[in-house]
Amino acid sequence: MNCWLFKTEPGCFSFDDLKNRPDMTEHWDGVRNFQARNFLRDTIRSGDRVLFYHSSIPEPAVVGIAEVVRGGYPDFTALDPDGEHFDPRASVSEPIWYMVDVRYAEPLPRQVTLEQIKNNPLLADMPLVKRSRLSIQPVTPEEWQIILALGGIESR
DNA sequence: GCCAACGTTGGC
DNA sequence: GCCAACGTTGGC
Repeated sequence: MNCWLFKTEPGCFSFDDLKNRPDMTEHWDGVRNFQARNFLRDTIRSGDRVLFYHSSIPEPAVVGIAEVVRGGYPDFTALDPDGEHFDPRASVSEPIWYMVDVRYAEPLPRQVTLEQIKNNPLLADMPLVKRSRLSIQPVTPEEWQIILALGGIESR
């Protein structure tokens, strides 16, 4: 079981939006970055756990936990010429882009802000701190425990 | 809204 | 394969 951090702008799709989905489940589609694509395609599997991060807001923060319920498979939104994620280079046989499905798990009793994460030396190696633009990031078990503890969840 | 960081594209 | 131009992300 691996741990990840997924970023989203809450104005576009928020943790509450995920909670309000049928089955609390949604496709994580539209990722158009090769490094993030490689994680989606090759590494992220059903059962993996996800820190749900809200970006591009006054106080960016991890707000909750989600679970991967389907591992990487072709992102069909790249094939829809009317969709905003269309990529003319993609095809059924060469999908290029991949997505996973995630399900709402639980909110953090206290959100963990980017400021808190930056101020914690034990979290200094997180891509969130070093390469903030990557939208799908691996999280180590140690980082996972620390962030959950900061968020008010003791151990799991 | 600004701008730094950085990923992508395309000419050569 | 280099690198300049360009576009996007995301913190501030």
